[in-house]
Amino acid sequence: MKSTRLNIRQHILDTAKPIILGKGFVAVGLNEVLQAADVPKGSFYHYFKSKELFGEALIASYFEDYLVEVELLLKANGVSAATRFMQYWNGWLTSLADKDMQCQCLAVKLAGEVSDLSEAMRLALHHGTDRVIDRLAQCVEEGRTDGSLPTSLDAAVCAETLYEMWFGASLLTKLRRDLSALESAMRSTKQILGLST
Amino acid sequence: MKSTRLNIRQHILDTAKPIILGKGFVAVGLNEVLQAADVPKGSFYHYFKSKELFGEALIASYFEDYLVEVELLLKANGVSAATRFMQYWNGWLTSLADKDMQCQCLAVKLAGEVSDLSEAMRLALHHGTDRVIDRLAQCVEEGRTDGSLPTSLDAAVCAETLYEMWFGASLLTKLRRDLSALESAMRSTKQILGLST
DNA sequence: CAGTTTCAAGACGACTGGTCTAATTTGCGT
DNA sequence: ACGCAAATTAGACCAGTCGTCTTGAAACTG
Repeated sequence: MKSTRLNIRQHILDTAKPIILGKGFVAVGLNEVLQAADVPKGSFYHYFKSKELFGEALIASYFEDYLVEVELLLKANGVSAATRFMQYWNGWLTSLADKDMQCQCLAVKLAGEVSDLSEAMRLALHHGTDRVIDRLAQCVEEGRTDGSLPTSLDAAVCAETLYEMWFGASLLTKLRRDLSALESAMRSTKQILGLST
Repeated sequence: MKSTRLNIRQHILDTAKPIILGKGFVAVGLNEVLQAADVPKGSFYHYFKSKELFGEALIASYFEDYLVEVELLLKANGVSAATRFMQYWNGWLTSLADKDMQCQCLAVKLAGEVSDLSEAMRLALHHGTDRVIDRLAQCVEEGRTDGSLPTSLDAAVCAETLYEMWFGASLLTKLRRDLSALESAMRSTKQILGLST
């Protein structure tokens, strides 16, 4: 049945996500994922052509879900764009705080490891991060229009550099196992946006 | 001879650095490193207790060298602190541009992969990045004193967030294989520091 | 020069990796 | 109910992993 096939495929991806988020891509063997998903080893190549393309699908699937979440936080809803924009960063901070500094973002976890290893996975990460940044830039632009953010900002550059900053801060957080890096990022974010602390 | 022992040990580390910078830590086997270094497998465990402690030493050695370079760029030499500070970021940008977007920083490459894998390596990266950020903060403080940077800046937060931003930008650069992420970071850096473009 | 620590050398073990072929199961049309 | 084609699986496969161990050479020490 076609739906079963897709379900199992998605089930493998869903099971793999937290495992790979914890140990990385290379360090995790197919065995571990398939055992956790309760899918026999021989079946793997029925659903994915290779481990690499499996990784690509994992990243694509992750961003599909993530962009829905982002949309939920950023979409116009009567609240000022600046407030919605800050909800995004607040959510980023609290999500790490809640999960014991274990970042839930596959891009943060895998970018360094995978970008030189697999062109397919690199492009999936490239495309996904671009979409997130674009959505953020759109929100900044809305803020310039509704007056909640300074018009002196360049929406694209602002969104991109803030994303870079939080990306880097998340990695430092993994190194430090405390929130200090993210708290600095939060302070600078507000300052760049011209918002009161 | 003691010096030979240290030389070979260092030779292994020096040989391993570009290999691991390219493929990551887990994906590189000891064989590959030792073959490249022309050191027999059996000798390895004379110099390192395990692959993990070898990785720790690699990171420590990297930062030792890197901090010397940083000191060269940032140390007081008659030029304003702001200029020296910008030399650091310019150097970061051109170093990636020259090496075909292949970042030379072990922290950028390994932070995501290694932080959950090995406590020893995590701490080595933690300590190394802290030292870099501290040195940068010192330069910002000098800029506040010599008048080349706004006194409104908090030196520690400024240095930390800029480092985070460039850290993240370097990862995006690996994903994009172009300089756009770093160029955005450069624009925002100047803006944050209140410097003309 | 004797003796002992230091290092070189690589075979080896126990295991895991991703991949593939061959067999089994499933499901559908008739 | 039956046969055939498709979907699914079991398990072998070999290359490669880290780390150990034994043996030999070299070099420092007394």
